[in-house]
Amino acid sequence: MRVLVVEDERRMAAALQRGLQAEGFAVDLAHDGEEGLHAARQGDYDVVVLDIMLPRLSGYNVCKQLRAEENWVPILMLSAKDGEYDMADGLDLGADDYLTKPFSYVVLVARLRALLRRDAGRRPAVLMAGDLTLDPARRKVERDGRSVELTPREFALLEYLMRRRDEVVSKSEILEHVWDTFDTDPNVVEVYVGYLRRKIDAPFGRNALQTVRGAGYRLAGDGG
Amino acid sequence: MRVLVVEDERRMAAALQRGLQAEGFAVDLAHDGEEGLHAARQGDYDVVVLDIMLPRLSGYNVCKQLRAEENWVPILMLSAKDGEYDMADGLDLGADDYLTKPFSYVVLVARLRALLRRDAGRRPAVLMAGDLTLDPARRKVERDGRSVELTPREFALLEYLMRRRDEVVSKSEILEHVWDTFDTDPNVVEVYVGYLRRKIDAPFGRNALQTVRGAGYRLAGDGG
DNA sequence: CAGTCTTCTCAGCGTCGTCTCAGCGTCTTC
DNA sequence: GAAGACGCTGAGACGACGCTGAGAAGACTG
Repeated sequence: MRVLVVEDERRMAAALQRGLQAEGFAVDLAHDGEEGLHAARQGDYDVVVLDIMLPRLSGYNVCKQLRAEENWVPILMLSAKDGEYDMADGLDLGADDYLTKPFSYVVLVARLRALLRRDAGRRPAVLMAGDLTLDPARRKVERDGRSVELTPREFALLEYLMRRRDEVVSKSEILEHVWDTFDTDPNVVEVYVGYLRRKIDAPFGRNALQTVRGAGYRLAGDGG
Repeated sequence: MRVLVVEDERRMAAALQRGLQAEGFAVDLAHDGEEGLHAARQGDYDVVVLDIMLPRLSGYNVCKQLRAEENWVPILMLSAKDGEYDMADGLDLGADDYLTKPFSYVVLVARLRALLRRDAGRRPAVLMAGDLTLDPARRKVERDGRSVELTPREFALLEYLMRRRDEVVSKSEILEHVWDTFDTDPNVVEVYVGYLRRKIDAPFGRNALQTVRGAGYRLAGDGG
């Protein structure tokens, strides 16, 4: 297992390197943001440990940049600050986990192993179907690079359909997962499918949200 | 997105429910370990939030039990204690993430979304008979790589025949399984077999759907 | 407290799917 | 070879299904 540690404090970096090597990891070091970004792009690491406070380029920006480049290597962020918004920001930027200093090796190693177990990374943060993308963390939907505004219910419906893309999903399944009821008039689903189509299909001349008469709806994986 | 929250402290549970519902999740509550285990087995939740300290059956054991039953629903564990060993133990038992109280909604929601990001990755097998394929989940039928459009009844009939391919299936069996009745005029089966043949056999010059006079029908495993 | 946004219900309408029926061909039996 | 059983098919009636616009009720905002 190859780990990249991006950390500017020499003593901290060296300690991490020693500790992780003792656990059987192969460890590379980078000492500022740009170096870290470069290394992460090159080497295929199984996981990256990324400090937030870095010279030249902050950990935030390294993470953001990597994700923008469709690089889904698992990232564990480290922060000196204990503010919760740091964490939330970090996770929203596409980090997979977050740890505040001071932390113990036991915890760090447990988290690293958990990240590695999760399926060796490469699980895109965003859901995609052709040129249609949905980012659950940021609550953003884009088509053709253009942002699309959705209400909460519309978003939840689209998210559910995209998670099961290419599958035919019945109205009762949709009611159960998106509305949390099962004895509601299924017409509400039809209405919301209509709303979605007017926002994500019609303006683009596409047909991603397909009706399968008598069975339900299917979100075409190729975007229709 | 359906969430099961297993938490015994009433006020905490109610607060979580309100908070998560505000984020658009559908929330069910369980108030002790056994109830939680039961609920997790029944309902198909997208993620489970599991307190460790629970009456009757600890969160540890609920998690352990579920994993032993090959139930891989994503689990986020909550603990009042801040001990590092709790976390390592929890992750080793098969939990997917871990949070210590007190925590903020922002963090909890971010973690939940991170968990949901991973693919649920389930895929029931496609049924095959020669070059004829039927995918129950996607509700797609293909022959020779060309897609074939079927109505719900036609689809159900073909699916039933393909599940029993090479067997001779009587009309009364078909009525019972596809129409869910047994005192209907069997002619309707003949009519629908005719419809199917026009869609999956005739255009391809094949003969997969064979009549066994006096006995029923057989779907040839080699596609006819 | 007015204005906006969101959710949901309802009724109308066009379309599609289902099923019945009657006629006809074919196979089996005597 | 005649008669009846069996299976296939086209036509058409009927109902179910899905879509939509209008609008009411509630939540949120300034």
